[in-house]
Amino acid sequence: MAKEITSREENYSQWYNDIVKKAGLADNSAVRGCMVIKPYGYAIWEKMRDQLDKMFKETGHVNAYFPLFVPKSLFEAEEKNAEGFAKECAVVTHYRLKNDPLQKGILSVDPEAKLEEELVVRPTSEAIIWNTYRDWIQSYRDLPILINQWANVVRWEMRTRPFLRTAEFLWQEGHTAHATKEEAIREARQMHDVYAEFAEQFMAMPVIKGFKTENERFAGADDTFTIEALMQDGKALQAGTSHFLGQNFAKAFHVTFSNEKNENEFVWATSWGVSTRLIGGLIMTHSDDDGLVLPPRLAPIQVVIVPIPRPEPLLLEKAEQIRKALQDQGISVKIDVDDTKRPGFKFAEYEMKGVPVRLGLGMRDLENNVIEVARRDTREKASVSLDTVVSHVADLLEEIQQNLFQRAINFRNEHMTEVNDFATFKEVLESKGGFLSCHWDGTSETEEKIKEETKATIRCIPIDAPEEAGVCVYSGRPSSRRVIFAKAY
RNA sequence: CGGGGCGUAGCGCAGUCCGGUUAGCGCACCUGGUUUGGGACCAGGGGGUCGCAGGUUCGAAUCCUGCCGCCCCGACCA
Repeated sequence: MAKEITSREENYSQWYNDIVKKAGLADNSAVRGCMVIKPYGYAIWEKMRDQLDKMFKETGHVNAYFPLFVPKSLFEAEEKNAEGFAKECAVVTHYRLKNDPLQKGILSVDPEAKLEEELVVRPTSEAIIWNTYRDWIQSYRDLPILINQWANVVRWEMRTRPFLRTAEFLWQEGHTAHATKEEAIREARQMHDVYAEFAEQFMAMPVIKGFKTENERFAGADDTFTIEALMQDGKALQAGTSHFLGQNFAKAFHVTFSNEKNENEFVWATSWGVSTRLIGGLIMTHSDDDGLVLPPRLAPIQVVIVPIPRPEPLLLEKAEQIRKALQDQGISVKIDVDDTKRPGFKFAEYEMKGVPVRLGLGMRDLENNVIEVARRDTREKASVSLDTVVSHVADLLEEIQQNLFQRAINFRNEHMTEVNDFATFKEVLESKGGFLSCHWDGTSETEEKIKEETKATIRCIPIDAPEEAGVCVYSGRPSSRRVIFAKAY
């Protein structure tokens, strides 16, 4: 069998790139740092989007759309946020091209068409949204505002990687406005929970829920809640964040409301987002050296039926029966009717693309009233009676979903190490990586020093971390709970 | 943005050091035939701004200059 994917052991980065390419998820584009998301990759994103959108609606949110461009003066209004993003903003300065007077067929920027005020291409939309909310909010009766938008954003990254970090990416950003601090905090935590549930139940990707230290917090937030996942190379991936923004944006954009006592108060805010980065996390959580492995709940094709050795009427007729029956159970099925490729080739292709279940149907099977059922996660094959195949496959998809999740949990647990001294810290980080659970003295200085010396950062302070007396792994000063360190993407 | 590597057909590469027929090979593609339960075989065929732009030369994929892009490592990054 021709191996087309670099093994993880040989070169993890190359393995990742190979999967993206060979599974048909994305291509590089003519634009530096920007990728083309291909139909199969986009189909995964659509599945994620549809499910998240449903969960957002169930928690009372509605969708809207705000502009791509943010006038610079608005962008800089909330100082910390503007500062945080300043170094990676694309800026529009002109609005017209003209024919170059010297070179035929060449367009150049028309110096006459310089914008009075530059437009920042949104790296996130707090500024434009809060500037709008000012007009929408007068009274406590106008609150809460629970809006989400599906959009693209641009962050001019120095070094990009498909899905994990691209100059332009797709995401959703929720922006909510509340009358009280308590309600806003509840909202931020609720969406944090939604993200964790989505990651675990749909992506089968276990996450640690926690909050960020001041250093790692979103610029402009009072508190950032995060879900942190662990990739197969032992590095952590921040998979989603939900921010309690306090009154920072309300103050910057003068958004106030009259409360029931007719007193003016600043509005409380949250924002929360997940992006196409999740696809990178999905890849690095489950896939293997034979290609992509997808959890059934997010697989664009859940079941593929391959007629063996070739699509013949009798086989296709039976396949179509099975497809209909599975479809009635809400399962997406593709019948491969391509007669220019042989079964072995197709098997390898669908394994590359991570299709969870493959059904192989030949004349011999038909005679014996059976069908071959192959599962992608364990590579096991079984012969199953045609009478029971539909319920068998439905159960199997669920089993695969659970197995992938359990496997990922096991991996995560094996790579969660409690460490109590700095020598061990460094040694564990180098030898097996993963999450290091340690005491930390709570100071930025210690956090910075550990980062300088080891490249590891505090991924989060787990929400459920128990109170436990101890001493800081670096400084030896007292600490009351453990935090999670790791090298991160 | 720094160090290293690479850019020749859709993909993977040889040719570049040392300039010289019509630029090759494997896979893929097209046609015909034989095959067919894990990436089939035979025969024939099509497909190239040699990353881009200048320069040197009788002659450039090959030498020189500049630029662009991609990959790996680092710095940077909520």
